[in-house]
Amino acid sequence: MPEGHTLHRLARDHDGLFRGQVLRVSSPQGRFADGAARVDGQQLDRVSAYGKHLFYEWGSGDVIHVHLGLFGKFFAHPDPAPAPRDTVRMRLTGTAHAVDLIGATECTLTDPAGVAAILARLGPDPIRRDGDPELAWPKVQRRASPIGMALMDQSVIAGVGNVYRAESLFVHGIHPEVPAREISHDQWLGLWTTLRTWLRRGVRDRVIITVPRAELGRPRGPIGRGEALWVYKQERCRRCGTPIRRWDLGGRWAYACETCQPRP
DNA sequence: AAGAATGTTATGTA
DNA sequence: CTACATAACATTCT
Repeated sequence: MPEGHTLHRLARDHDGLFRGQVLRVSSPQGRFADGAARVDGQQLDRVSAYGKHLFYEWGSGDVIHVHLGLFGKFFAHPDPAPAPRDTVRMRLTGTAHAVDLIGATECTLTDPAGVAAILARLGPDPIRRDGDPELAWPKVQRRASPIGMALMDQSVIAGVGNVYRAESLFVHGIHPEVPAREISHDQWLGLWTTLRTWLRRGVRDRVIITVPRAELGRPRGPIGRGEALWVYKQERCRRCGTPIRRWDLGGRWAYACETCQPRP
């Protein structure tokens, strides 16, 4: 489910809801991260996101590292929260709200050194102010493998997932199989700028929208998940009508309009 | 009820 | 060291 904007959204929500509160952190059946009892009753100092990683920083100096993987989710409960279902990995209980974490691939106790180690293997994150496309550029330039793989490689650029990959390559007219090293510097900066804009907008909207409302013919009203995309999970290209090709690229589905994005 | 889904990592082979 | 394939793992929804 999550791409980078979702994690930044969650960090903002949870930081706002729980910052400075003394929390009860628990889970049924002892399924919670090893050593998590250490943060039970601690104050939550800060919640931050980098790429698709979430960090819950506690007054004790402990950090809980969360990665949602493909289908991790948080459920918010107003007070009084129901009993957690048995797949809940973590429940944050504040004064008036609780949130339950489900399905995460990673939910572990670490510390600032552990956080640094994780950040060290991530590329720049376009959402962040300090994100720098030039840090990623040498890696892109060196790769013979497809640009569609480089965009999903979190050590090249952090926060991009399958939807943003498909959509950003489409709007720049780049076929996903173009070797990364054949991307021009201008194209790279263009992709970066597009991704930065979309990811930041996604934090606000809580949904990925890549097709402008004018193009959609929907000047107002809410836009649902997957309703405003150019090629991802689409039958036909929204621009030219060509059937969208879908194929496996690095273990994930790639989507492209091979008229708008000519094959290399 | 099988299979898909807005991921990542470890491991094996070339 | 790079490239690529495969498997493992997390859970819910249709």
